Amino acid sequence: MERGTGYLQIGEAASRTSLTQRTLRYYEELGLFRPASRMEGGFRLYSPDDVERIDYIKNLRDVLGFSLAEIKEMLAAEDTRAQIKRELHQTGGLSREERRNQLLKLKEVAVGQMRIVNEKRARLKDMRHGIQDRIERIDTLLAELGEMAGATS
Amino acid sequence: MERGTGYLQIGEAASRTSLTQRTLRYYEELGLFRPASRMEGGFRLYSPDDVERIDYIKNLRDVLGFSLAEIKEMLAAEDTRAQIKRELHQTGGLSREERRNQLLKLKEVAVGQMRIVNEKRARLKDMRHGIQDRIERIDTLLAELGEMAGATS
DNA sequence: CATGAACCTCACGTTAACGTGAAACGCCGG
DNA sequence: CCGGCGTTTCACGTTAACGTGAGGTTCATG
Repeated sequence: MERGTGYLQIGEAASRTSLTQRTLRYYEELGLFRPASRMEGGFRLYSPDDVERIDYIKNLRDVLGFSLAEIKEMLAAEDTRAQIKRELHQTGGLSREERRNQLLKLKEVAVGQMRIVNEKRARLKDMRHGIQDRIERIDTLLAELGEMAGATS
Repeated sequence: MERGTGYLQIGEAASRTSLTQRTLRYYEELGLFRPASRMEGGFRLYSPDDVERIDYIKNLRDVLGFSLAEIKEMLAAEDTRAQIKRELHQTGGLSREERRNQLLKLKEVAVGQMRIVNEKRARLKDMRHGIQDRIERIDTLLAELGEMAGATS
């Protein structure tokens, strides 16, 4: 039984995300997420946040069609944002200029993603129509076939 | 200059579809479309319909994320529908039962595509929100940075 | 403490989807 | 009729994204 912590071993994490264990290890190797924490003996443990991030990666891959390399860049940018947020009110670290530039770059990434999403939605809309038309044409043919019942023997 | 026919050689066809010549030949080799017609000396000629079909293939690949193998199956089913339509009122060929079964199978394919399209649209919608939130959070951080102007030197 | 299931790390294999020449041939303007 | 650019067919190369053992370790349970 699971402990109350909500942490998962790789087997459960894999089946929850519908990925394989190999894929999870591969993504970790590529640096798509910070190496999962480990148990005493070396077994990986995935936090709920880890699982959520993995789902996000899956979406970027399957829905938006990004390569893992592209995803890595985006996530790195995302992590930079979180980093900046944490450090925002501390002195030290980066200068305001540097922070601003990073944030602007980050916004570019997000806006780019939004653009891609919108394009994809538009093309999906077109395809919906095309498919709907095809279904109707098929139904028409089926109806015609039905009306022919008893005709040519 | 192009002849009035609207037929294109592979170079033009490639740039119109934003694919490479190699990719067009590869798709033909895989049987994604009927071998393009040829000029006397063997140069391929693409009709407007060919180009349209190639665009359709691109959409299935890029927007819906199907593999070329899956696309081939779908298109084969599509072609079957057209075939059935042409033969519908002729005697000979397939029996009503066979035609009906093919049409039903075909409809399944189309309905399956529709399902995928809808799923993808839903997930895109979710991502839109996520991205929008991120953009707003970035803007917030940018604003905070702005307000800090002059503070810590 | 034994045992079986789940996990670990290599490391090589596989597949799809093309890329990249090489060598030859076709097309067309001068 | 010739020069150059576009096109042809092999055929091997490449890359991303994993799959698939092998051989060993760890965890939980009786």
